[in-house]
Amino acid sequence: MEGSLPKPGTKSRVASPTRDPERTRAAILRAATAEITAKGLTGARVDAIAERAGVNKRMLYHYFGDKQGLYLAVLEHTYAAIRTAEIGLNLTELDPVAGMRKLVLFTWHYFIDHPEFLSLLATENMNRAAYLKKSKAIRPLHGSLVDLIEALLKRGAQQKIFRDDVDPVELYISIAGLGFFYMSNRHTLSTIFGKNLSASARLAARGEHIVEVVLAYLKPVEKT
Amino acid sequence: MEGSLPKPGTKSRVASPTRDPERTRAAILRAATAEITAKGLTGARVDAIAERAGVNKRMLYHYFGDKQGLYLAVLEHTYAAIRTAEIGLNLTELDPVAGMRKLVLFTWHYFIDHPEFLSLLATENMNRAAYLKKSKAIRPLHGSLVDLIEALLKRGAQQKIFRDDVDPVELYISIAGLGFFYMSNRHTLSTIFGKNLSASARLAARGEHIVEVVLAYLKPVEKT
Amino acid sequence: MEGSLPKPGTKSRVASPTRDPERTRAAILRAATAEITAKGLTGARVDAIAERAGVNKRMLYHYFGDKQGLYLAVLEHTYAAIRTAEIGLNLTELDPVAGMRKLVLFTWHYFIDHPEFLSLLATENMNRAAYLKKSKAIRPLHGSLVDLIEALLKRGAQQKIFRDDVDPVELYISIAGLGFFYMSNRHTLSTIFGKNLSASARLAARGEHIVEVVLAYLKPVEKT
Amino acid sequence: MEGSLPKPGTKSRVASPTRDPERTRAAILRAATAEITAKGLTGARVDAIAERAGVNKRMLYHYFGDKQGLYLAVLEHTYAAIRTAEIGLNLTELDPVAGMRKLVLFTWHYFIDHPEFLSLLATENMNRAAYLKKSKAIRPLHGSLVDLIEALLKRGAQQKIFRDDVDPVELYISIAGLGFFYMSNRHTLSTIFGKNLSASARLAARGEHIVEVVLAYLKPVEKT
DNA sequence: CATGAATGAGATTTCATTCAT
DNA sequence: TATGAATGAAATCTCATTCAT
Repeated sequence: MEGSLPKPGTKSRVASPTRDPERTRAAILRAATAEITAKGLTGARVDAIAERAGVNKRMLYHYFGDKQGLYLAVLEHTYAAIRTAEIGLNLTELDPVAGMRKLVLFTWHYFIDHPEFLSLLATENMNRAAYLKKSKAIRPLHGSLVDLIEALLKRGAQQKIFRDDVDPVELYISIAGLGFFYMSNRHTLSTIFGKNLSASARLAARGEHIVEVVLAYLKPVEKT
Repeated sequence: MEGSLPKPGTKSRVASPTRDPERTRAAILRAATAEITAKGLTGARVDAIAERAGVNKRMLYHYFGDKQGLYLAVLEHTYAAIRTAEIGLNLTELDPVAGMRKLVLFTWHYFIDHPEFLSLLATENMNRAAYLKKSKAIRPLHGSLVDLIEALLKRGAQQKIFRDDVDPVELYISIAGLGFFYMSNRHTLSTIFGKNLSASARLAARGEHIVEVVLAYLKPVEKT
Repeated sequence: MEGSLPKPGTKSRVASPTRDPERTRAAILRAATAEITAKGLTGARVDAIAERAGVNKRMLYHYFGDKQGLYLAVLEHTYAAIRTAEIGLNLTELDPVAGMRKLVLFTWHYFIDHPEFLSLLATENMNRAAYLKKSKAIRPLHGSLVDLIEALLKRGAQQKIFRDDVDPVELYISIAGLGFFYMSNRHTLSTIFGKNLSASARLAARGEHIVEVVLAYLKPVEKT
Repeated sequence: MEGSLPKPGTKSRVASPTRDPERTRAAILRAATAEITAKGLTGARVDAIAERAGVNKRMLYHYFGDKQGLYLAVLEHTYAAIRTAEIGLNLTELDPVAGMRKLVLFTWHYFIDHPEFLSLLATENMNRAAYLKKSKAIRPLHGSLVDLIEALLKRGAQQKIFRDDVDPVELYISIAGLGFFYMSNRHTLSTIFGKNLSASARLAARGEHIVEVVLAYLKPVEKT
C-alpha cells in the first residue's frame, strides 16, 4: 500500500508506518527503555512510552501484556546486549595483562556508552531483583562471563604474572564496581565534589585508573 | 512502667505521640526514609509513610510542605549522617596503612549497616541529583572528607609507604565503588552468579578484598 | 425516532453517550458552565461537574487538561456567544434611534436570558481577568462591537439626532452597566429595597428605563 | 504589662500586642475583608486571614464562631460603612442639580475608593444574598437612602428642574450601575477594549459622564 | 485570652488498563 | 493490526475546624 495515493481523509503517518509489527514492537521497546531508565519503573508513564514510540497505547498491551511485561522485556533485552558483547571480546588471543586490560576497559566503556544499563540495574535492585528472578532468559547468560574471567586468571597465574588466589566473581564485581559507582552516581558525585565527572578527559583518566587498580591487585605478592 | 495505668491526660500512646512536635517530626522522617529507600521517590506512598509514622497524613504537609520537601529532608538527613560519622574517625592518630584500612572498612561497614543510604543515592541519581543541587545544606559537608583523605595520602607518601601521585577524589570513588556496587546490586548479582552475597562470611571476605585492592594500588611502584 | 427500538450497537444512552467525543465534550462544557456560574471557580466542584455531565470525572482531564483549562473553555465559549449574537443584530438597516433602542434592549434581554454570563464576568473580575488575558480567542471578538456602536453614533450625529461627542466605549459601558448592575445584583438589591426585582413586569419596565436614559443622554444639547 | 521587661524566652510581638481584644478583633475583620474581597468566600483561606491579621487561627473562631460568621461580620461592616457615609452627605442644603451631582459623584468616588465593597457585592450575589437575608442589621440601613433620593427628586420636580415621574429606586440603581459596572468589571473591560480603565484621567472623565447621563435623564421632557 | 499541633473529610489530579469501533 | 475515548481505583494535597496546653 505504501507509495500508493492515500484516500482523501485517510491519516497517513510517515513517522510510524502502521501495519509493521516488527517495527512497532521495536519502537515500543526502545521507547520503554528510554522512559524507564530515565524515570524508574514506578516513575515511567505508560502514556509517555506510547507517545515516545509514536504508537497507540493499546499496542503496548497487545505486544507486552502489561507494564510489568514491558519492563521485563526491557530488562532481558538490556542484559542480553552486554553479555553478548562480552562474548565477542576474544580474550584468548591476548596475553593475560593485555586481556585483562581489554576486559576492564571494555566494561568501563560499555558503562559510558550505555547509561541505560546502569540505570536499569539500579531500578531492578530497588525491586530486590524480583523481575530478574522471574526471567528464565537472563541467568543462563552469565556462566560464560565467569568462564571468561576464570580462563584469563588461570593463564595469568600459570605464567606467574597474576597471583593465584583470585576469586573470579569477586574480581568481576570489583572491575564493574570501580566503573559503575563513578558513572551511575556521577550526578551526585559531580555535585558534592564540585567537578564535572562527565568531562571526556576525566572519563579517559578514570579508565586508566581502574586498569591500574585492577592490575596492581592482580600482581603476585612478593615473598619475604 | 508497662502494665501500669497511665495517668489521665498523660502522653501515653507510643504510636502517636500527640503534642510533641519534635517526636512527630522525627517519626515522619524515619518513616519516610524507610518508605522512600524501599520504593523510590515515585514508588513511595504518602499514605504509607503516614501510617508507618503513626501520624495523621496532614502532618507530613504541616512539617515538610509536600512529598518533595519530605524527600529533600530525608536526603539531607541521610547525607549528614555518614559525613558526620566520617569526621569522627580520627585517622590522624594511626599510621597511614592502618588509617587507610580503617577508612576503607568504615566505608564498607557503613554501607552494610545503612542500605538506605545506598538506595537513596540510586534514587537521587535517577533524578540527576536535582534535589541535591537544590539543597544548601549538603554540599558544605564534603570538603572535610577530601581533606581527611588528602592528609592520609600525604603522610603515607612522605613515609614512602604510598605512591605520591594519588588523586584523593578518584581514590575515594574507588573505595566507595568497590563496596557500593557489591551492596547496592547484591540482589541482581546474587541472582546472576547464583551466590548469596549477603551472607555474613562473604561480607567479611569482601571487606578484606577491598582493603587488599586499595592497598595494592597505593603501594609505591618499584623502580627497575 | 423516539420510541423506536435502537439497533444493537447504536449509541443509545442519553445520559452517558459513550464514544461520541463531540457530545461528551459539549456535555462537560455545559455542566461546567452551570456549576461554575452558580458557585464560582473555587466553589465549583469537579465531581459535581462530572456528575451533572453524566460522564466519568477522568474525561474532564482528558478534554480540558485541568479545572483551570475547563474554566478557560467556559469563559471563551460564553464570551463568543454574546459577541456572535451582537453581530447578528443588523443595526445598519434601522434609523439611529431605532437601532440604538434595539441594541440597548438586546443587551438587556441578553442579560436576563443569560445570567451565567453575568456570573462569569463577576468571577473573572475577581480573578483580575487573569484567564481572559491568557486567552487568545476572546480579545479579537470585540473590535466589531465597537465598530457597530461607532457606526450607529456616526449616522445619528450626521442626522443631528445624536450629539456628536460620544465615546463608543464609554457609551457601551453605560448601556451594559445600567442592565448589568440590576441583574447581577438583583439578589442583594431585592433584599435591601424589599422589592422583587426579578418580577417580569419590573424587568420590562427596567428595559424601558434604560432606553430612556440612554436616549436622553444621546440627545443633542440645545444651543442657548 | 507593656513597657515592662519581658521574661527571657518570652516572645514579644510588636505587631500584634496580645491581650488586646478590641485590636485583635479589628485586625481579624480587616484581614478577612481583604482576603475575602480578593478571593471570594470559597476562595478565601482561614489560614491566610489569620496570618494576615497576625493572630492565631483559633482567635477567628473565638470571636466570630466560624468562617461564615466572619463573612457575615465583614458584610455587615462593609454595608454599614457606605450607608453611614451617605447619610453624612447633607444634600438638603444644596439646590437639586448640585445635590444630585454631589450624590452621583459621591457614589462614584466611593466605588473607586472602596473596591472591596464592589467585590463583596459580587460575592454576596453569587450566594443569592443568602447571608444578607440572614442579617438583621443591614436592611434597616436602606430606608434612609431611599428617603434621601426621594426628597431630592421631589424638590427638583417642584422647581420644574427634574421630571416628576422618577422612581427613586430605579434611579439609584442607574446611578450605582453606571459606576459599578465600570469599576467592578474594570479588569475584563480594560482587557477586551485594550484601554487601561483604571488610569486616573479616565476615572475623572467617567465621573463626569455619569453625571451627564443622570442629569440628561432627569431633565423634564419638553412639551410639543 | 492565646497558641499551634492535630484531625477527618473531601478536593483535585494521576494512572494503568479496557472498551467500542 | 490499530485507534483513542472511557474507566475505577488510588494518589497527592487542601481545608475548616478542634484539641491540649
